[in-house]
Amino acid sequence: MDNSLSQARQNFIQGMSRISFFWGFPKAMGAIFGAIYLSPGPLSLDQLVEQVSVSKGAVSTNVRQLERLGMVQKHLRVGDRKDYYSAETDFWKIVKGILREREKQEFDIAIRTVDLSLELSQSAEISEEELELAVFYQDRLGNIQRFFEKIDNLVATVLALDEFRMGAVQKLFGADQK
Amino acid sequence: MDNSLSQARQNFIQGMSRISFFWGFPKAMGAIFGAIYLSPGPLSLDQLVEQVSVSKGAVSTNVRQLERLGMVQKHLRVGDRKDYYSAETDFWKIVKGILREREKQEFDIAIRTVDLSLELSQSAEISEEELELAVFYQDRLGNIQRFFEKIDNLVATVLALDEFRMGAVQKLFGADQK
DNA sequence: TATTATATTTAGTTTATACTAAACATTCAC
DNA sequence: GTGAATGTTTAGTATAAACTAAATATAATA
Repeated sequence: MDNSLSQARQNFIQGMSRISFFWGFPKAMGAIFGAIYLSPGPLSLDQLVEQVSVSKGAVSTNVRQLERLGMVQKHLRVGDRKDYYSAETDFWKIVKGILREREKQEFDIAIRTVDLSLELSQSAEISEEELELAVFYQDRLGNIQRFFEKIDNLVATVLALDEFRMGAVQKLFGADQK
Repeated sequence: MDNSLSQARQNFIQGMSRISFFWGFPKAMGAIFGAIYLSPGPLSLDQLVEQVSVSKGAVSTNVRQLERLGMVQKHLRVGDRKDYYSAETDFWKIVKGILREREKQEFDIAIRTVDLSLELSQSAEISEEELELAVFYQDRLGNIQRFFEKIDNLVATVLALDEFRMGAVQKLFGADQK
């Protein structure tokens, strides 16, 4: 079938592929989420293989990753050995999940790296003639350190926001005007 | 030389490499920015080749990309054919530059894709028995459309913020507490 | 226990991307 | 104009990531 609904679905799946890739995830992962998101009922692994034409192995690993990020939920049915997957529809929740799972960790590494460099540039063993350079390093590294801390704080704040306050923030940004 | 200042620099450059890669840019690009950022004076292309041990061609293209994103500035000196590069130190400005240059464009594509799928699922040619599915699609696609619009609005708002209001937003997020 | 249905893991392949080395282009000095 | 210094482009290479196909594991049922 290639009616307009099917076109709508295919176009959407392609779009999700692209977004997934842009954010550093496998393209197939986005496609799989797209398929699950546009399905009225939970989908089995084999149904996904069919819908996105990707091997079973790839669907298996990608769907697991999606579950880990809180983007899909696995459902087990009694008297049925298949796993079924349905999509999380609350995208703010998804964003939080990804921030928590991936970004936060990477930010922490970044912060620790800058901290270390800053410590090294404050070392007691710095010779007379390098002192000026050391002060310069401290200045620059302090500057980026403050920036990273602000980002980190921002992420932590978003993560801590509940649904209610999330709405308030959106309003503040003018996001609800449309 | 392998004193503590040199270690600080090497560690920082490595860290910037990693961050660059994480955000979907070449590793060398981050390394190059790191080297420029920790240099008291502007660096020439050849100096960069030496500092980050990457070929001239690669430095050339990466440094151009950095300039395009507003992360470094090119300086020309009279009576000197070399180009010299210095780093932008205002990271909020950099974030804005990247949002404008890369993210915004990608968001627009995402929005257009969802719009198209939504239109297709509202097509007049949808048969009786597919109507229920069409309504479902419209619901789901409408949901993600609203989300994307909010994100888009948020990005647009950040881009429009001047330094003064940027400070206010940071304060709001508790970012200035540390 | 054997069989079947399913999911996961593994070994190998494909593909995309960023890199290197070298050719080329440009600009300046003489 | 020729030669030297610099930056850019290109052709080819290396590498990492994600995919496929197939083997393996797991669980359920008869």
